[in-house]
Amino acid sequence: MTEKLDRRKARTRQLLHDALMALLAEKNAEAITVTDVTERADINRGTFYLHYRDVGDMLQQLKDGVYDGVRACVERLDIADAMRYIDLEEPYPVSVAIFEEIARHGEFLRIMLGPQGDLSFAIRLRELFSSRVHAKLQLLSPDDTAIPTDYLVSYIASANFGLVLHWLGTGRALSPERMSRIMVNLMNYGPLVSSGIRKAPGREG
Amino acid sequence: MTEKLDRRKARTRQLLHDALMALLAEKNAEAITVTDVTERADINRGTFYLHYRDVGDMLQQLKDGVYDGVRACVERLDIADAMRYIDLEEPYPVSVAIFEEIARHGEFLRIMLGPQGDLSFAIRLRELFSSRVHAKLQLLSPDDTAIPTDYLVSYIASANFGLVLHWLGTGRALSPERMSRIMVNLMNYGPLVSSGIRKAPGREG
DNA sequence: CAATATAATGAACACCATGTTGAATAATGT
DNA sequence: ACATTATTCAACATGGTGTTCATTATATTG
Repeated sequence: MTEKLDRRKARTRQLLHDALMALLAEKNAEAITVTDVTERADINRGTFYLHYRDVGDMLQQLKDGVYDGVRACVERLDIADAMRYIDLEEPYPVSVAIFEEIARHGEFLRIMLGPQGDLSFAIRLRELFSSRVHAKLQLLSPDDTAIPTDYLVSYIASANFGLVLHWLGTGRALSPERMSRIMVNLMNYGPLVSSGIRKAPGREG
Repeated sequence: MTEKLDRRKARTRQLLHDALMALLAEKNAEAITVTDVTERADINRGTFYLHYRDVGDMLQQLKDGVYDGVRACVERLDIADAMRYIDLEEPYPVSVAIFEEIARHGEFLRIMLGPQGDLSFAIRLRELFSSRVHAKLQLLSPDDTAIPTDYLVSYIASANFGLVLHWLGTGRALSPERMSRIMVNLMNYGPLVSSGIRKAPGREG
């Protein structure tokens, strides 16, 4: 299936990959040159072009790989399912799996979604959440609400994406299970009630 | 105070500014060269360097200007104030003013916060919201909540920033007043209740 | 208006990363 | 051991960079 695995090719790709990752941690992606990568990897500059068109192309392949992994998890999300876990002990398994997948590529995502990162990639991931939220929301949402559905979707997607960004930015200190619970809770009660600033009208204080 | 206003300098700056804005609408900011800008502006390439160090420097000055304008508005935000407008007819004036300020730089912000845009600028703006939310939240929030304050702040800041992004991305079709009401409503009741998917426990359906 | 100061121009320059080529060398799979 | 394929090395033209300097054009000031 993956057809070719010449040791030399694999080695070169790995060296280039490691070099790029190291450089990404140091400087802006747009500022990284082919020369930078090949010098760092101790690979002939011409060899680079036997594998990738340019640095942007190489980075794109990395991004695509990570994106596909996350997408496979996010596609299992279901708001109605998530709501059933609101006051349960155990966290919503699908969102736990998403956080675990994100953690697998934690370092790469931290960089690509940080200040030195790539806005188009961030938007693409955010859109992934959005489209999933949108698909499931349509089935549930009445149309007579004061809030247009597209804004609602943006709100939910951005808010949860924001949780992910903060998680990545703080070294993923909390467990995927904990993150999952926070997410479901905020989704249901809203930020003010969840934080205890405002009491939920029907619950005991 | 602003010391210098030689007509020639102002004219050159304006031409370069217009050229850069036009190019930003066409291609990735990182791909815009000094030659691009000066050719578009019909200005000698050398002249560019009498005003800016490079394209990044020029763009930075534009970003700083817009940022400062938004910051001046955001600094007036107060969550406790906003909560008082939850079920009122009129929108919260401070957030209306923020949307109006954003609209003033709408085209620039739409580009800089879109796929061709600048993630570090987006993060900087998001941080602006965050710091404001954080400052006001500390005064209100009990510490015994299940949700760490920093995640709560990220959630709120990202969610509202997401509303702004969607507003910019859809041609700012809704009025600042309408946006303000949507924002306050979502903040208070959370996405599910605000959308009517879940009933607020204490309110009439 | 005239005198002085300041800006913009055009041309030239060395510099550096690019992307490509072709011949030589090395490592690999079988 | 052999044919295949990957990597290396040197060289090349290209194009944007950042700087300089003499020249020209345009403002500001008295």
